Amino acid sequence: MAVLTIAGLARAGNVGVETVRYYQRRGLLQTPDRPGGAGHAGGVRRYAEEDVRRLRFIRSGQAAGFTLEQIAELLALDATDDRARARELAHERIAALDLKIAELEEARASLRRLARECADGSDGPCPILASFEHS
Amino acid sequence: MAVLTIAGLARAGNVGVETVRYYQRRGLLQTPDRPGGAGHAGGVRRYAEEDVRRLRFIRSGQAAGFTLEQIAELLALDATDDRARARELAHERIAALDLKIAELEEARASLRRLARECADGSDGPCPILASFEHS
DNA sequence: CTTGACTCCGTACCATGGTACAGACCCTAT
DNA sequence: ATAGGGTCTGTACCATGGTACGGAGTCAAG
Repeated sequence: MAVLTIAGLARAGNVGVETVRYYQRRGLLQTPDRPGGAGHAGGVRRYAEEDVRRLRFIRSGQAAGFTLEQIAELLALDATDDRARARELAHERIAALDLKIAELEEARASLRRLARECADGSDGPCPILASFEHS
Repeated sequence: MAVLTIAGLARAGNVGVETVRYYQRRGLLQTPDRPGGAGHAGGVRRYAEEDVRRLRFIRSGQAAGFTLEQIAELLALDATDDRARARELAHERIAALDLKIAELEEARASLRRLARECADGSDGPCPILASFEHS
């Protein structure tokens, strides 16, 4: 079950150690107790698969355009089983993604036009400013 | 030829006045001279179509994922006619857009899966955490 | 039983892209 | 000529998502 130190967790999630700590501060990841009996100064915290899953979920959520705050809500929701709210967040984000994807595809088309019209051998101006002028 | 005040320019570009000033500070937009003869304290700056075009270009560039710094370079390039560099920037950005679009489409698929599996009447857990677990 | 790597904790700093004043000034309509 | 809006300048502040440190503690290998 792979018991990791913070560096191992960070590696598994493909982030830096400081980023893991940041997510802990933000409440997105738990901060496990330090081991060692009472009164003892305590050793090093250990992390398990569950933490790796949560960390990867955070990264996926970011890729989907959720803010860390929204991701925190999703993680909380995962425990409470509020299906309506979960679907609401999902649908909102899907709509936003549809918009964003369309926007990026438009931008890509503009850039392709720019690259073509600005080819090395072509004459006339290289229409950088003009290349986006239809959107 | 539509001579605008800064508020008119901002409106035409669908941004706030403070944003226009910010772009001026960053060197993305020029700051025209204040009118009025020498020695005179000067009136209000005026903006023309050209400025509207530049402002709109900045917004399009941002939509395409360029940073303001890169947009500044593109605007500078527009004057220097360095076609090779312009194409290089365009191709870089197209590649980045391809990646980003694919990523967003994947995220959208995950969210659709989440929304479906988390439908109101369905039984079993609402797999928020699991919904991204394949990417 | 020391050395070197890693952890812990707090706090400070960073980049990006704005946004918000305050206190002058200016311009136009009444 | 005066009131109201918009402008100008400088400087300060903001949100987001990290990144960097210093100084102390801990741990495993040689």
